[in-house]
Amino acid sequence: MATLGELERTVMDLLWATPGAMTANSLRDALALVPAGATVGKELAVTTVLTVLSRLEKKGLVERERDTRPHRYRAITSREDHTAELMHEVLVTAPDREAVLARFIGSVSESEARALRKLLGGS
Amino acid sequence: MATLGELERTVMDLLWATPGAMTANSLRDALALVPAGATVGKELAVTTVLTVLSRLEKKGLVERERDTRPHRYRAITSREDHTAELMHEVLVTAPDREAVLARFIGSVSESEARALRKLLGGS
DNA sequence: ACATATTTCTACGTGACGTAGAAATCATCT
DNA sequence: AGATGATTTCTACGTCACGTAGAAATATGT
Repeated sequence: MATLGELERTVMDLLWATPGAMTANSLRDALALVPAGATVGKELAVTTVLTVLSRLEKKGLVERERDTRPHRYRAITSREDHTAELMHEVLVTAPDREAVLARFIGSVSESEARALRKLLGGS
Repeated sequence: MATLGELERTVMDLLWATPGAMTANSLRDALALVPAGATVGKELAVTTVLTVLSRLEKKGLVERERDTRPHRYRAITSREDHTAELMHEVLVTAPDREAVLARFIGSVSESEARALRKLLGGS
């Protein structure tokens, strides 16, 4: 299971929130502006960002364009796909998946339950 | 998020699979018999098991009876509850939960989808 | 009170992650 | 082509979680 650290997570959040790709430098700048509550917010060295990006690449979450010179990085999957994938990974760790789903359903909001009904369609 | 290590996870699996409570010694014995594929399978020191149990207690996954002498340990929540809780924790990390659920639905098996429809009922 | 069982304290090795300097590589300008 | 600055890779260190367990403290039985 690809568990992310604090900074790795913040970087992914920025990449997911960005339509195109980003360079390490633009990421460094964006990281410095991360709103309160985060441990980041300070000026990191670019090499730090690059190290994290390499690790995210190794984890299969990020890809980079190696041909352009300041390499440009982008998230491989959307945040939604990634989250759904993680949820599924968690689900299959239990032998009785249906029992898990039963509990899970009880934890979602009414509007989400409504959305689920729609998604599951009739029949 | 309560992320578990290899041994912690194995201990929880044993506790979840056991109706009553277990002592550190019975757990040590059970751990020695864990089937192939696991890194365990060997004879651990009881203190090792006790350390892990303490950590699991601190994480809120396990409780112990301190009055009986060989303390007896039991899982606080069922495996299903725990798993569902984790799934929910993952879900709420994304801003657009409904989009995540849409992807998630696409990843479950047909029988699970059927079960979900039933659980969500009409209305 | 003494021997034994049980629990708590303390500690070390390993690996992940945040962090970044040093070294290597690449792009450019004269 | 050589110097200069930007970019990337290599190497490294501190910290923390976890697996692991001995030493020390505590409780139990006779």
